[in-house]
Amino acid sequence: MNIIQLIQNQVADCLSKQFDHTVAASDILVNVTAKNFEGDYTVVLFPFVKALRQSPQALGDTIGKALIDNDETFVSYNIIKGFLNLEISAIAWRKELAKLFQQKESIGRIENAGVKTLVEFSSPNTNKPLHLGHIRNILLGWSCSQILKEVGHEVINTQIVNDRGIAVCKSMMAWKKTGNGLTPKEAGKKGDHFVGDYYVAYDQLLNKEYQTWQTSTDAQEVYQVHKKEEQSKEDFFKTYKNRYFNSYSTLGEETKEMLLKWEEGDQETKELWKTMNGWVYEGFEETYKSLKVSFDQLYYESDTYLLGKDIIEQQLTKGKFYKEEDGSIWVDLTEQGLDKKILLRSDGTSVYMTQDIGTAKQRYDDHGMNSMVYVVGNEQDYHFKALFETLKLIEEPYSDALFHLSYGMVDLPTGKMKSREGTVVDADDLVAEVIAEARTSAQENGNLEDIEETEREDIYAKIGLGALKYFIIKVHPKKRMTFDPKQSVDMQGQTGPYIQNAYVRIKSILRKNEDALKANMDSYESIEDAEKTLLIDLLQFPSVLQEAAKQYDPSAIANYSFSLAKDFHRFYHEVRILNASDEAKAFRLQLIETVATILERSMRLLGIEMPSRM
RNA sequence: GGUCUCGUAGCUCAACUGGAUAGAGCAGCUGCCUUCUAAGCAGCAGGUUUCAGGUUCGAGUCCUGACGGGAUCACCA
Repeated sequence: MNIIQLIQNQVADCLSKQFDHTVAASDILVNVTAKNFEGDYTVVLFPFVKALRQSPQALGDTIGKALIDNDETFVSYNIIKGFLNLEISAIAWRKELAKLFQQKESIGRIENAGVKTLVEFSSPNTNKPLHLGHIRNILLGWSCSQILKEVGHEVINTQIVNDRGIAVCKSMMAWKKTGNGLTPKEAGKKGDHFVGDYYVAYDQLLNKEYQTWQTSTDAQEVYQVHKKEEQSKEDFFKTYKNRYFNSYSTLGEETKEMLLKWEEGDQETKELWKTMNGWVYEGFEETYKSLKVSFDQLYYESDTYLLGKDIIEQQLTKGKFYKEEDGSIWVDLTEQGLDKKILLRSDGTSVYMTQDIGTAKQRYDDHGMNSMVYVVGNEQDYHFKALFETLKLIEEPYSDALFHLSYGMVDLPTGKMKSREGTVVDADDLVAEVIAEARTSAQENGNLEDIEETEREDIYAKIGLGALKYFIIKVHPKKRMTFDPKQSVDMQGQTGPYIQNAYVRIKSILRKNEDALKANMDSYESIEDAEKTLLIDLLQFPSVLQEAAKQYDPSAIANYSFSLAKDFHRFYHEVRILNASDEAKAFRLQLIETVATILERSMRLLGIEMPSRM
């Protein structure tokens, strides 16, 4: 039982005994006392004032006295407006610290919640390298997965790899036409970038062809027929490109043929596809490695895009879905406040929805999970609403525990990232950049000169990645965020390195004092505010973790770690440790070691590693 | 236009299920390194929480309506 629960119980008990008023302990609001007020914890009295027809003062007095009489945890109280502020005794603080110190690694952790959760994230297309948007996705997914593990879920990290379709064929086509059999190795390029280059090359080929076509009589005719009034040629052809690709382009024609061939299982096409996707996967793997994330099982669209049809046919006969005259199959979600959604085209081929239903089922057959989290951008909010309702409708066993971790787009200070305008921030470049920045910074500080090269590089990476990851993960997922490259490599203030630095400072002290941890602190009476603040922070960790897990919100952990680090830095300046009295020293060493552990654990939940020095 | 979502300091972000005088960081200005790592600390300045109503002991938070940004409304994914 933690202090807050203790207070809740005592207050409930008192209300029941003194006023014959029954309240669930958990309904009693207990806060950390606001700054500028005397006390450590605060009971909010307003909710009971009316019901008991007592003045806040009288009510507070009754409760305050009862608490002090009953329990040595409380030493004094004061009442301001409807707030009962309680002061906690030194004995109680020491007990709390002893407990915290003893638990350290397991504070707030749940061993086995008996829940198996599958977390899907990253899920890239295989025609270009990962970019900043993927980084936000990956960090959210990874962190979410770590948090769920921490509260006792068995977690499986997965993706749905979008490895087929017209976009993938575009890269293949361009390579076929212009690649001359070149491989990434020969080109000295990372495989995903190599393939991405051909995706870009394809667009250039298409543009050239399009330009030429625009001068043809065909094109003139199209312009005359389809232009909107007063629309200039230039303007018209800008918007017509997609239709050109579908109806006139020979390159487009060829590419679509390739897609058909792929679907028919044409040997040569499949070979090329396998080879090029292989290059991409090698590249992705490297990026994931540099970001320190990993997956347990991948699902490939090429394997799953045909799944789901059977389920849909089956549910059709059960009457859950319905068939239009043209043969297409739909689900009616109007009762759920949504729309009608198509599940199978009239020609019997599948759509996105078909595949997702099939993949979900496949995953259930593979893993028997009871819940799933999809980390996907908020442009797909509607799709996931529809998917979840559909899965509920057909009574899939996991369907009441589905969550779309929907996150906002990442903007640059200059506006949206646009691949056409080349403003997309590449993931690998970004990682390299933040590490370089950390290196420069560290060299200026000159703290690591006595360490050997490989370890030093390891530390630079931890710091650089710490800065980048923290910058992104601190923002609440659902909020659209601005990514300023300058701010992302900042190492001062509310940043990853600031938190790492708190940890490093603690480690540095502990290295000099390991044996003193066992000393006795029982006679330590004069607990300082800075110490209390840290204890209060530490005691909050379990509820922060719970909340983060419940809301699928890593930013809650990020903000908590910062405030813990901040309170530590202040403590560090205000309080001496090495040359304190024996009992104070013992108390403080246990305190900071616990702080270090919680900092390390919190950051680990965000996918950020702690350096031992910096 | 319908639906969803966001709007907090010059900038980037906080604020637990509604709780006290809305907090941090960056940028700007002032101080603090013979003392446990200055990637740090302390201080100054910066706000009508987009606006208007409502609910109540109490609203940045909930409701209604404006205004502004974004997303989405395909037999695309």
